[in-house]
Amino acid sequence: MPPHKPKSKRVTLLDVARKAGFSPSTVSIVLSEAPLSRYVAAQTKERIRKTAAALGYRPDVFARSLRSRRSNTVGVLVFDISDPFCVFILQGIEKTLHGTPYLPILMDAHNDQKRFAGYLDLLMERRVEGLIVVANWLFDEGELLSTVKAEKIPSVVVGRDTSEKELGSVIVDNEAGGYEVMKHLYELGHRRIAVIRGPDSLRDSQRRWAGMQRFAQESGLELDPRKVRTLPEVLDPTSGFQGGLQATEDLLRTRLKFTALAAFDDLTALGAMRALSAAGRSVPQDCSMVGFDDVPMAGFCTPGLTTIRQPMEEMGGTATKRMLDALAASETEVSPDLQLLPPTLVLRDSTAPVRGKDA
Amino acid sequence: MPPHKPKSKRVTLLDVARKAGFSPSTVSIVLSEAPLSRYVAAQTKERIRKTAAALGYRPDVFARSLRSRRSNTVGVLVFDISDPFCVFILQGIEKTLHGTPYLPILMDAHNDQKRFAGYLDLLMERRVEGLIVVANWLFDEGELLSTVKAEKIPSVVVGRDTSEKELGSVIVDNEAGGYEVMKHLYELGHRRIAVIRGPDSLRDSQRRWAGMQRFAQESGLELDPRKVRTLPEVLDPTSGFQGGLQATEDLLRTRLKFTALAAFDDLTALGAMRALSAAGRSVPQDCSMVGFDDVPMAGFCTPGLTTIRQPMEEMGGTATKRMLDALAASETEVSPDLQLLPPTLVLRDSTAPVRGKDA
DNA sequence: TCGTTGAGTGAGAAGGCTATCACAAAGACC
DNA sequence: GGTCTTTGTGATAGCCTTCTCACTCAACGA
Repeated sequence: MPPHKPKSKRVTLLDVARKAGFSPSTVSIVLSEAPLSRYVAAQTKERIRKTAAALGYRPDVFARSLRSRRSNTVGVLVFDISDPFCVFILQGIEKTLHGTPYLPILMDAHNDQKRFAGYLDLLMERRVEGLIVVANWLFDEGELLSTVKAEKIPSVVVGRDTSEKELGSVIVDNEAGGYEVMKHLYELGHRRIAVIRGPDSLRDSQRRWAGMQRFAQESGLELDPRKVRTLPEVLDPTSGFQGGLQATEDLLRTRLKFTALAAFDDLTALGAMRALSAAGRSVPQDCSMVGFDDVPMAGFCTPGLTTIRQPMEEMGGTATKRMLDALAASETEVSPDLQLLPPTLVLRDSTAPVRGKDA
Repeated sequence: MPPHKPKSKRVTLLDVARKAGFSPSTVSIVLSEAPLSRYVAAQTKERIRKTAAALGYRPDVFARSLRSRRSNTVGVLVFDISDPFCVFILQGIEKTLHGTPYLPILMDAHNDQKRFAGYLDLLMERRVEGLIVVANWLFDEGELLSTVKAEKIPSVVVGRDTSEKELGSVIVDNEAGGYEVMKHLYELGHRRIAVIRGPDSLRDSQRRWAGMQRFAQESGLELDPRKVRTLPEVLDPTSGFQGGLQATEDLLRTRLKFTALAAFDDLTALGAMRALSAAGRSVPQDCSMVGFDDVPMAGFCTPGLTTIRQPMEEMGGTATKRMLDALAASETEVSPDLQLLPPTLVLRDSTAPVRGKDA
């Protein structure tokens, strides 16, 4: 090391100002591209930027935030990051935020109300300017979303219908998805279709079922209530699989015939497939299977699971855009509308035309 | 609203000081529990804390960070968050950080070197005090980790052996894992075992293979080189599945007999299972299958996949602890040791005793 | 009596940035 | 020639904390 002072202090804006021969004000205006920089001569800007680069100047985010009262961060509060469903939503958020001045601060509530509340608090303490909540169905949010609403910052929820709480939200069109499931199975010739619904209390579950019923009505298909099961209201992460497994075992025990099974979601479908396999029935030869969500697993299991794809990345992106818009308009909240995104049917190998005497 | 001034300014430390009748210095000392607070009279502390609570005082993180030169944040830089492998590591990190004054700032590089570099820069700009890199095998990190090393903050890598780069890292004991795979299959009576190795350039792959060979040598098992395949060096997220699928098709084409297959990781195993199924061979009746990692999918596919579990949450936790220790000792780096955590064999339904004439 | 020590508190100065206002010069307009 | 607007730059005042030093008072030993 040369006999420099070993202090190695950071370069400050003042250093740049001195070196470039302008005042700190001008330098600040130029480097932060404030509105006033319109008036700054082009060559001044040039010179300032060059010396800044030469000195390796990096603004101090804390000083900046302290003075400007803006954190340039948004909070992302996830119910449970281990839900594969969440990950793509996060990617959508991240991609949309990339390029904006906002940095996401991600917190995972681990399906725990207390933790959720604590992290919400923490994010507010860090002065996030906006908030995105990524919900999944396993989580009983209780009054938590009301506390979100109470914070006076633009907030939006992805993955759960929260219109009744006056919070903006973005979800898939579950009703359309349910309709598609039935339509697909019907078109393959299936008429004896079993259904495993989601927990009753869940809006998603109600809408999907409504879509299925609508198709049934329109097409004259009859959905035998004895072949409809409902997942219990448990809230542990693997409950979908377990629930699907047990519901299917239950269905098999009734000895009622069904040539296709529509599951609440992919995990439920995987549980159902396990049960069918244990009973010696193969998919899709003996029973077609449709899931919902299109989590990565759906593509990697054998047979590949035909399912209804939620446009997760797009959902995350859309929610983020709505929040950014509110932020840009310096509004204090996102409009409390429910936004529905269309699902798509993804064909894989778990569904096939009905055969045998049912054909 | 009562006719208050509508300014609704934040409560500052000064407000608390005035209300409590002490100087800002004293209030600061008490509320931030600085070393000097030892000397402050108990009842003074009490009084200050009470008025702070009464006023609803919350310290301004930016002012605090500006003055104290500490951000109370650590960066978490993930190669690809959609890798299911990462998620539990993240949970381990999060759990370990919870309760400390450090907030994680998570960034996802999307398997993109440029993005990685950009985010690293961003994190440094945000003045994170420590850094945890969560690696996966799909990512060619190039010189990136050297740039991490160049930042003078405690950094640690999870999921990749980086001891040669003089960076601390925490990984699973791949050699032991490979050994376990062979041992398990051997004990089930398998003697004709096919192997799908990971990409050659990958350390993990070399170690696992070394473990397998060691067991083979110790037990006298012969590993036929014609039944060993190597995944190509491709770097796209689903390459494991595709690679497993193709390697297995290739193996089947040779018509060489094998009663068990050891896959590089779970995704590879799932691809292999797809290929076996397409060829009319069922798992585990016709061929046992072992994966590596124990990603959630391994438990939900049918048959459930027997695999070697990486203690992912523990890996994240251990790495975080090492970083926290360095931080606590105000060191500028984590000791560049490679730390190996033991894997465990998870028994599911994809392996079974060998049968038929091979028994 | 004079330092000396320790407990307890306060004054004042940063820390690096930006917002606001003020100022200066130059052209435009009446 | 005076006023107004536009363009371009600088001075100053904080933003809210924490840190350093200094001060007071009491007790204590020499």
